[in-house]
Amino acid sequence: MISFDNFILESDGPIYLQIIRHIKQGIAAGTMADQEEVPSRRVLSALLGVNPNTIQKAYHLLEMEGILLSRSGSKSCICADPGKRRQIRQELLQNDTRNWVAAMKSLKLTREEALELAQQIWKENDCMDNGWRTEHDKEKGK
Amino acid sequence: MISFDNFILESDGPIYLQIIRHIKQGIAAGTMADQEEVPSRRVLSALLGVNPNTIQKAYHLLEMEGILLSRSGSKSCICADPGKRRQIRQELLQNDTRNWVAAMKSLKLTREEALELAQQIWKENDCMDNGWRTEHDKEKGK
Amino acid sequence: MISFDNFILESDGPIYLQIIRHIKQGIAAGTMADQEEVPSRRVLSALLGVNPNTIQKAYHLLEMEGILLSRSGSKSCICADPGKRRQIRQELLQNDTRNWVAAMKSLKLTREEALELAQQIWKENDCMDNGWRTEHDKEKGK
Amino acid sequence: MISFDNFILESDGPIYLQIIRHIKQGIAAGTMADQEEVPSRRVLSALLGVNPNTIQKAYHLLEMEGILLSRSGSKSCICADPGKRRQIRQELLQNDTRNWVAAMKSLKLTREEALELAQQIWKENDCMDNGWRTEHDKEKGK
DNA sequence: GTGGTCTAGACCACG
DNA sequence: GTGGTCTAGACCACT
Repeated sequence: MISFDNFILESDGPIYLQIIRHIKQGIAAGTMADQEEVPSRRVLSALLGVNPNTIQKAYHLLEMEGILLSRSGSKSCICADPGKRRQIRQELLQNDTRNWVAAMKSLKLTREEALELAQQIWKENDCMDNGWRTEHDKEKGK
Repeated sequence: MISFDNFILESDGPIYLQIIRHIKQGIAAGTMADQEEVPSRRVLSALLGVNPNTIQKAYHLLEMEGILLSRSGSKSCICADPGKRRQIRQELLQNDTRNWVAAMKSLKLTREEALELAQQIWKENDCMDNGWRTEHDKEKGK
Repeated sequence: MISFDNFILESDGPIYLQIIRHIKQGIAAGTMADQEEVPSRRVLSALLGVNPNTIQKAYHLLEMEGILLSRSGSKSCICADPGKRRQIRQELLQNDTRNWVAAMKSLKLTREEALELAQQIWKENDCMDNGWRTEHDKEKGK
Repeated sequence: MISFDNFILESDGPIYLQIIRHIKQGIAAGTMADQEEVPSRRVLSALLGVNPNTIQKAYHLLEMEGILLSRSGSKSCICADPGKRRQIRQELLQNDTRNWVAAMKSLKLTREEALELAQQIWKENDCMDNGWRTEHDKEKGK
């Protein structure tokens, strides 16, 4: 089953778009396999603390894009062959990076400064991950 | 006077937030000097083709943050001492880069792959700028 | 046994109401006799291609109205004495005709125009029936 | 302005379909002129005691059918040239009458019986209208 | 239990 | 004030 463990609701955009984004990221990252089941509307809505209808909207749009397959009464499942998977991945990579580059340029950073900053943040992020994992392990070890 | 030339309305977020973002970017980039006047509500609304109320909302929020100073009867102006300017810049840089790093990591890219991709997009973006500028110059040259 | 041959699922209303309507029409038209057995839940669900629960719901409501009698272990059967039969018939006739008259009046038709239109449609419908029956007979004749 | 005075919410179908039906009837009957304004979402929702969103849905579907024209910030208005008006009228007349004829036939009425019944109900309905009008006139006369 | 739809209320951008 | 969208809760048909 697909994991929504490290999914946290942000406050800036519509919730259903955040859900779509998370699923697309999962597909692009290989975390979500083809033909894999997704949580039902009710389960996911309870998990995220939002309305079932919001999940419904996200799933419906994914179905429109041909990424999800829903049959009434049965569980819905991911529907992403390797080709579509690659396409989604490229789309996400390009968009995010383009936006970041545009932002950095509008702040008048040189390419070197921007890459330097990115490296620094990347390391911080690594530490945070390790920190969390360590914390988490300690807790589990109890 | 502050420039809104290369400001283009995106479709994804609220317009007043896009305007706030643009002004903050201008301050952080040094394009907008301290005590510099901003366009009046009416002028800017005409320039961007949006409703005066939307501009009003953006300016009001900037005022709340202490970034804009409105004196009744007079023009509003930027109110950003070097300290605040640096703070805004850091805030924008950190946020954007953190988001990008998080996105790249969630797509399972290594640091090297991500930086490589960023460089590539950066170059593409350079070309586009040059292309556009050239086109633009030609047109102005007419 | 009661016939569901010329019963076709419409898309506009709840299915269980369509089933109730069909049975009431059968009773009112004299097609379904008193004490006649109705198809079991399983058989009818298979026949109509709908869920047994939906049939169950329709039968249950008919039971509430005293039109159907279910004895556990035995088959359910119609329970409509001549009085009830007349009542159902009147109810259906009145409702449908009242609705039609109201619709025609709201479209500003005179009584003559409405009756004329009704005659015309009636004839068309006759032709269709004959056409279908002929087709059907041919097919059965094979 | 279009009138919703004699519009009463029925309980059987979706509300938004009832609203669509009422507006189409108005157009077909000539009660609602071309380019005439319809009540705003808020006004009509308050009038009918339903949610603005329900009205929104009805209006949106009418817009999809090309019957309504909505401009943001401005009032919406009917958009029905004589051709479309006739088409809507035919559609309503045919559908309603076909349904009624089918219902009468399924109840085993002959054409003569059905038309006789229709005439009778029509007269009752006339009386009711007159009765109501009389009541109403009395009240206004006070 | 599943997916799908209808209604409800709040918010946003706009004239 | 206008129209448009997002989220919320309840109901229906179905496995």
